[in-house]
Amino acid sequence: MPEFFHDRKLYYTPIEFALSHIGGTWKMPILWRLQESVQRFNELKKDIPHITDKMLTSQLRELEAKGMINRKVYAVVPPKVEYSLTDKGMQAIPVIETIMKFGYELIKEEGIEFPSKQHKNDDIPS
Amino acid sequence: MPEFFHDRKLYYTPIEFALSHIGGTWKMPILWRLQESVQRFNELKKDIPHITDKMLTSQLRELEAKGMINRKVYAVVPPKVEYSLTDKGMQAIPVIETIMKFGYELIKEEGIEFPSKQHKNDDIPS
DNA sequence: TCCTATACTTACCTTTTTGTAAGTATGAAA
DNA sequence: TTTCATACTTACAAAAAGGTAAGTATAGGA
Repeated sequence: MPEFFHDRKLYYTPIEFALSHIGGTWKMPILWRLQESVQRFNELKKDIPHITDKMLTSQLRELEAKGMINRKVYAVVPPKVEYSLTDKGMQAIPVIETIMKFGYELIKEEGIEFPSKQHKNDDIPS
Repeated sequence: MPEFFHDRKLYYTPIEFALSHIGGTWKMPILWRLQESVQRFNELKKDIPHITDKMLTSQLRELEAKGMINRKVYAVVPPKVEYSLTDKGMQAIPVIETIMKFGYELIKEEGIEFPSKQHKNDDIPS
């Protein structure tokens, strides 16, 4: 596999380069949320459990820097900022879907059970 | 997205779970090498530029622990150990391929050039 | 005057991942 | 007796990633 420099960093493989765009704990969950529609900071925050303000901001900034998302600021108070996928970001969606499906397969094969939130009566399984 | 515990670790998403199997700098390059045939430690080492003994060992161990590869030891001196993909490991191959292709697309779109090793005359492009 | 909402920023710290350099065991061959 | 090959292990260090807790600006409303 080839290696190359980009933005002062050495990448060993195209895989590494791809993961610099969508890797880490939060980038894929964020991009995944944006595929449906434009989202505001707080909407993403509510949608993505456990993410902190700091991580959400930093990951949004990195995604923007890599051209995966757009950031649109409205000059209002309180602030309003909308995030949306760029074409490049949209290219990532099927990749993320593949990884997600693989994750679900693995979970299934491990026999891992996680609480389904399909119904309200979580504590009274049928 | 659901969250769940497995092996004393909390996973927030299936994506995170998938990446625990194939994520990091070295796991995908290793699995990719094994798709063609069984490989020995030193063969992998020669094939994967920049990987150190330590990282190769630790990643092979983790892949084994997750059931992605088999480790076969021959009782000879000097040692001989062969690594091969399990069925689970094979399931990862198309996923890795998708990520790799995405990486190549991104590289192309960025206009990044890397030295092709197709021909010997690297310094005399036709 | 104080509180609220929104989208952040900042300082500090912990954990995880990766890297560096050196050493180990063994039997066969020189 | 020394060297060689193979597949590691170990101690230590550096870098990257992630987390905690607190603070900021602003205008409108109570």
